[in-house]
Amino acid sequence: MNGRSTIRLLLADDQALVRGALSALLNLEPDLEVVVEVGSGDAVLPAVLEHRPDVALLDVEMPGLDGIAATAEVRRDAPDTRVLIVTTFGRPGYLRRALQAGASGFVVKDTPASQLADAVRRVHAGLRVVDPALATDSLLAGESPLTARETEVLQAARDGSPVATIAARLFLSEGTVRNHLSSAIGKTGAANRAEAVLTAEGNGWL
Amino acid sequence: MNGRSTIRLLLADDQALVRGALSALLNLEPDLEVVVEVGSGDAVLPAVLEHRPDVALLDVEMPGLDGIAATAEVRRDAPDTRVLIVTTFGRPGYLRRALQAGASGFVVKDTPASQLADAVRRVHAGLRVVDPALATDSLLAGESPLTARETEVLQAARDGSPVATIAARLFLSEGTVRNHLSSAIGKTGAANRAEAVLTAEGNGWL
DNA sequence: GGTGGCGCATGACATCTGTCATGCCGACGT
DNA sequence: ACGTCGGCATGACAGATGTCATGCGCCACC
Repeated sequence: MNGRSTIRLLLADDQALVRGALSALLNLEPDLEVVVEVGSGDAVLPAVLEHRPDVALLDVEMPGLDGIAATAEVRRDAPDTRVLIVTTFGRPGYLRRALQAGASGFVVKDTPASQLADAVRRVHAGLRVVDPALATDSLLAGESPLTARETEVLQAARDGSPVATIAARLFLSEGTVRNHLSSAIGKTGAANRAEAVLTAEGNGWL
Repeated sequence: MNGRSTIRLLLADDQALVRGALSALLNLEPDLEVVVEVGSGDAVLPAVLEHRPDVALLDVEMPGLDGIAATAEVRRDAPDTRVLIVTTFGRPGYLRRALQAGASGFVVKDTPASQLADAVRRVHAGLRVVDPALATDSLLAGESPLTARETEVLQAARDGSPVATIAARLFLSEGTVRNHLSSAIGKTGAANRAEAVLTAEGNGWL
């Protein structure tokens, strides 16, 4: 690619301290070089286009675009840059959505630090890197059983808003909102609106 | 203290990747040295007693003991070790409780990486390090207005359990649980049980 | 061209939630 | 000793929530 055998990296994470620390960690490796750091999802694509890194390390939880959406953008406009997702939460749905968006790898933040550099090298070599434990979880949890509307309604219910507020926000009748919620509660196996939100979040369905 | 002018550090964070990365970052500084890393709150005190670091960097969110409780332990049994809290969430209540527990500093994870080493040095020199923006928030939000029971009941309501479940878990009558919840809802200015949980969490009252 | 899934809506019903008044008890402060 | 506050409880009430049956229109699939 560029400097013969050094792998050029983009690093995206909203927490400056973590970003700087990861940068320090990766720069210790002689064959790796962080060429650009960004702190929001919106900044990823422009930075990729400008610096053309070999591998982009993206956090999922970011302001603006999340890491998954940023992945899709990068794959579309800069297919030479491979994407490695690094995230706090090992939610099954995240993995599936990340891979569908075109990510080459998926690493959770409690894997040992020593393995990160290897993951980067493997991704750069064209291999897939996926946490094995997470992969089985992902298969077990499967795709979201929720329809688009149900997902939307559940999202609007996350902050504890009453039905009336949700209905107004989505321009639906209150009865319809209750129907969607009831259906979502049934599908998640919850007893409750709040529980349904929690299990859906835990599975990465929101 | 030990190696003349090098500051010896303990690093506690449950995410191995972040822990390793912070370690790399801090070890870049010639006057800092990470002598021990742990991944849970319970492991902090034994590690401190064994290695006697000058400064302990603790995350708040950890399995077992959280960073605040670990701080109190360290202050009690190893008063020579100063504590710097490093956390993801800038919740006002966290700051107050951390300082009450005897922490010398409090840094959120989206401060620039370059300032962390300085924070460590200042703490080691006996100074206090506090995010100024967070300090004002903390004053505004003040202490938790919730009574012990109300707090307990709200905690039990976090997962969306219905009143009956909460009552059974705390050995209370359903009516009493509803009273405590109603009171907590009033004090938090929420319209709702779920909202009350969210604002209480946001303020670090749980 | 029928069938099924989804979105939307309404109405009715049972249950859960939040509020309020009231009362009892123990702890604490004056 | 008295008042206040917190914890606990009960009962009653209004309003929010969850469930169900039913109906309509749309679209995709066979």
